[in-house]
Amino acid sequence: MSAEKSPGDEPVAAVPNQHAKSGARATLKSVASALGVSTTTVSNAFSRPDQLSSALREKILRESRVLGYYGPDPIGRALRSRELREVGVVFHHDLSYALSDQQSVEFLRGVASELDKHQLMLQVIPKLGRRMSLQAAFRTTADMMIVHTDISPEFVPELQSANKPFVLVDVSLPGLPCVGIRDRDGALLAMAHALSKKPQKVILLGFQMDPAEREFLSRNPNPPFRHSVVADRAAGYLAAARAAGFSPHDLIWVEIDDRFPESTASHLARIRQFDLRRGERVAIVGMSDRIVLDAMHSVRNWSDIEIASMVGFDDIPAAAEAGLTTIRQDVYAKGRLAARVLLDGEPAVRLPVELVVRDT
Amino acid sequence: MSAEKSPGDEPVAAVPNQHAKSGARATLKSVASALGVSTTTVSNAFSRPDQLSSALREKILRESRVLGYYGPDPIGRALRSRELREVGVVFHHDLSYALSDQQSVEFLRGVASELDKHQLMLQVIPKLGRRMSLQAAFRTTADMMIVHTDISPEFVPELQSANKPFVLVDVSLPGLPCVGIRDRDGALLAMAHALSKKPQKVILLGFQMDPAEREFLSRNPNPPFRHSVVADRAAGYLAAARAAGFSPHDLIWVEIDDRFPESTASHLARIRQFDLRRGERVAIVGMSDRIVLDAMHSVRNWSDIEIASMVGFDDIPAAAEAGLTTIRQDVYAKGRLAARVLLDGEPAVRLPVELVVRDT
DNA sequence: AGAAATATCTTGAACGATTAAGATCATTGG
DNA sequence: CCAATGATCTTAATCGTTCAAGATATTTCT
Repeated sequence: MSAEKSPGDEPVAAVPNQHAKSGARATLKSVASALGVSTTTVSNAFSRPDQLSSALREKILRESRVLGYYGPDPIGRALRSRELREVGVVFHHDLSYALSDQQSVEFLRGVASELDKHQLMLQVIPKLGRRMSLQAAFRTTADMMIVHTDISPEFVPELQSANKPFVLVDVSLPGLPCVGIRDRDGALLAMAHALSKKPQKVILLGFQMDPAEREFLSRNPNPPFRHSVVADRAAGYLAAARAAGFSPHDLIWVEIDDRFPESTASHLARIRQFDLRRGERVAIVGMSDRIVLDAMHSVRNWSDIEIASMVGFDDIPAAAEAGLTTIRQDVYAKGRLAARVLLDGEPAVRLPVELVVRDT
Repeated sequence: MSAEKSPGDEPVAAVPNQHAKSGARATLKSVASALGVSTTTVSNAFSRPDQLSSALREKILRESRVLGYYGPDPIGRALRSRELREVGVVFHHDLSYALSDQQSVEFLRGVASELDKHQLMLQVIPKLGRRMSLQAAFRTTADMMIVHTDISPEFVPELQSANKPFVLVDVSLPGLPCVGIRDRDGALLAMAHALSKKPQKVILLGFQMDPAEREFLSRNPNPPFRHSVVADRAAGYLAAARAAGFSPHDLIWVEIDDRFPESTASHLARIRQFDLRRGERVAIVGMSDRIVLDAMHSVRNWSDIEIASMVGFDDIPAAAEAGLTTIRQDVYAKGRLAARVLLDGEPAVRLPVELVVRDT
């Protein structure tokens, strides 16, 4: 790259990040006293034009410009009127993840499309610190909140204390508005599809679950909806297996800690060694595409085992590329709905899902 | 989709978006008076633990929880201390665009990666209304601003009146910090590559420019840097043509109004009819990938004209898919840099670009 | 013309916090 | 033992607005 130089080039690069002419900031009060009117009148000139004569209003607006006042400070205004015209989205991860992961960007797109209609701003709130996901997150200026993160019941009072409308995403707590998808339906479809390939065994790759919950599910043929992603998907898988008359004994259930996704490979290796017989037909069903794609990679060289089917969940872009059969959820629609629940008072519901049959 | 029902299902969906127990909100003051201490002490209990005995602090924290107070209100706090720990990004488009366009998401990713290091929140500010891009945009709570939008000099005082650090992106104004890319270098490389294919004519697809600016460029062989994307790219194209001894007469310069991208096709049709002779070798060079991709589509059936080369600018994903030769800029790095200028006081510079030779 | 309504502007109290300066009391150094 | 220091807590001002209620002059109604 040629290192061209020109007089115009250097100065710009060199200028440090400086503030304005650092005299006292212009405020409503300074404008008011400069003109000899009350602050209320100046405030009205900006925010309620019908409250004063247009002659005075013009004069105030003109003088404001001269003094470097460009309208009421949003923070001062918000303190009084409790409105900032922005909606916050609390994420379980950091900002980098929220903007890198295709699913969360898709979700944000959905939210954004609705915010545009109301001319609102978007605030993206990462998980700050280690445990204080919500603790700090709710100390925020947003008028309304979309909570796209795990939240346990003990945080609900805190959520409510902020005294602003909110909606939960993908997790529900009794009595609180929550948008999500029909996880149980999806899991049911996934398992049904896998079983239609007549496997002898099914490896079920799930996420960690409360042991009590698991116990509960195993005893109840048709449990009430839990509305936790993991529990509802688990219930769906079991229901499908039961409906197909598939022996629970041939269902190999693994709980993967999603903090250590690399453990998928070792789990599978163990299963292959102890739970499978050579030449057996097995299906792999998982609670996320990622986990099944990992598995896909692991079993690539299982020459002595026949993979009857593999079914993921969510339909992330990588699933399509890999030809993975999966359950598609419309994350964009989910984002839209979350916003509409807040903005238009639409009821919080769970969106339908769809089986997408591909190569696996 | 089977319409499963269960007792747990309906209530959740039906719950309207309700606020907390709508009693008076707990504040510093209410906690203070409940305990018979001063508000300062309660404030210190939350924000400056070393200012009071740990016994009292514990007591305050405990009582706060009981009363439903979970820490100082961010707006009240911000009014006094002028700090909210969030960075705003002002976009030229609406939120949908900002989160749909791959380049702007890439930019946001870059910004996000830096914000994470400082545990800051991100505020995305769309262009609100028709003309008031900045007018309203700066009435925002963010502590710092990244201005990723066109801004004419008359808005600078307003920008500065907000009294918060800011950095401009892709547009520079004298004396203000601005990050961008070396547009002139890029244009130079682009045109040089096109000319290396020995075209007889070159169609230059540019964006609209100030006529005075254009006049100025045509007279000055090596003009000072303008640091406007359009002007600098224009200068680069011209410089390369001059260096290669390419006749200005054979350079067909079109200015496309980017509000009407469909006009590209009609422009090209006109050029084909009036400016080109059959059998002629022409190159197409454009100020954006989008515009050249549009052109690519238009000239697909120009059987009597030989397209020697086509070169775009920016390297959007679609360019790679179409095999378009282009100038690559690292938008992620640009986002990172913009954030670092604000957060780490790094100097605002223009990033290097790179020629990516593909099929065209 | 007198009363009522309207238009225009002001007063003063919030909103929820932080912060500098002061008060009180116990501790420490010389 | 007295002054100086430190720890702990309080007072009162302040940040920049909005808003309900009041004051004054002007217009409209009957």
